[in-house]
Amino acid sequence: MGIAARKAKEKEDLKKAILDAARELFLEHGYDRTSMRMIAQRIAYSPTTIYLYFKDKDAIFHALHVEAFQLLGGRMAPLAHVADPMERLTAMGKVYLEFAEQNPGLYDLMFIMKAPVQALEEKHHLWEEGDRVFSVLKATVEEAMKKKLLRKSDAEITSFLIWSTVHGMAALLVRDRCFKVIDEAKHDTLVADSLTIFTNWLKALRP
Amino acid sequence: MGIAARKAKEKEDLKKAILDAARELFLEHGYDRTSMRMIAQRIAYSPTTIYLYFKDKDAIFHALHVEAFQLLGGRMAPLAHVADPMERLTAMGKVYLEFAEQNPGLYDLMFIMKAPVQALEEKHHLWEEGDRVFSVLKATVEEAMKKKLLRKSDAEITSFLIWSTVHGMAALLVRDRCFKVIDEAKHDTLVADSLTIFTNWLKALRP
DNA sequence: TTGACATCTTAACACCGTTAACTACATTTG
DNA sequence: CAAATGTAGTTAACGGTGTTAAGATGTCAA
Repeated sequence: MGIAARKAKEKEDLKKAILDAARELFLEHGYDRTSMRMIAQRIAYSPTTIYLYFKDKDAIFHALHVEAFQLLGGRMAPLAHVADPMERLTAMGKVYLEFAEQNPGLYDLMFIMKAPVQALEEKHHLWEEGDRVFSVLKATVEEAMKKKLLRKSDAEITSFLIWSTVHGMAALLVRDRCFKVIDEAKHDTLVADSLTIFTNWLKALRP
Repeated sequence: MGIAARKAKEKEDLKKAILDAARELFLEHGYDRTSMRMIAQRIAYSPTTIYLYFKDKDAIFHALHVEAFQLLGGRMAPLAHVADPMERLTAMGKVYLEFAEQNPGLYDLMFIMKAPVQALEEKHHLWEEGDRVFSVLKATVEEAMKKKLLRKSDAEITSFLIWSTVHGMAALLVRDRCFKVIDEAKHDTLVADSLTIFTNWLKALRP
């Protein structure tokens, strides 16, 4: 079974090479300016070969989107050890926003662009990657409410509200809407300072 | 001067017709699937004629983006008469989110898409439309803080935080990220309920 | 040895945004 | 009045795009 295994590995390698090329081009030039032909040229294959490994362009970006979620997941994982749910929540916010600031392209792919979620639109109208992250948030919020560290309300809606707040910052940043209206002297610390105010609010609301 | 005036009006009319066609096509099919050729066909002119009225495709969408800001501005204007700055703030949030829910395409154009802000990228790195809306928010926040109706902090950063929160909700909605992780029974009232929780928080934080 | 299969390529289709060159027509100027 | 200028719109083309159909090439099993 050695030969078959080697062939399977070669297939897997090429698939990975396609994703590597696509990722590099995307992070440098963005989605629109990354063409199938450019990806093909970078891996020295014909453009149509890519279609033997991915259904279409959106499928490639969905794969990158899954990859990006694994990266974020890896940064979130250590926070599971933070005992206090309220501290864990603020730490999650910090990690989330640092990820967005350090990887604006990937953040775009995960939470803003339509292409990656349109790829699975037809299959199941389920967004597994996002669901997993949101579940962790929701569990933390529930725990914090149960321990009376956070103002009680519907946990799911409250989680959505918290997610919206950090996503809002990240999205305004990534899509270039905030440095155009905010005093330049504050740019460097804007996101961190906003998050600090927000977490202070949450703590001050302790019932 | 009658003839010149008529000609000027005709030019203005054609410009408007281009924008009308572009708006309709955009709201139905989105930015990518709205081509210059489609716009041209709808107004029964040659595609290249459009370039006599707009520099390029992005310029058209920047014009639509300005238009959209005027629409939102029109809905915000009546709120200037609300005396209590805290009430005004919550009313602004409500109007903002209702606008986003009722006009997801326009909201996208205003606060998410890159094309319209890239259009003026070169000119001045100034975003007049966004700046105006943000200034109103900031003034309200300042007033609320001054009257001790809102927890004191840096007004600009706090304004950014509040904007981020409502923008986050709108963006997750418009880019189809929230109904995929939220219980279906809550879809209808999710945004309104989140906003209610948020405004309750703000009020509870009164110093 | 032959047929089947997997893998990859070439050629093509139907689009895209955008520019250059050209045609009418109106207006102003000599 | 004729010629020059300017205006408004066109056709044709360039160099790209995602994607598909058909063909080539080599590897394996019968």
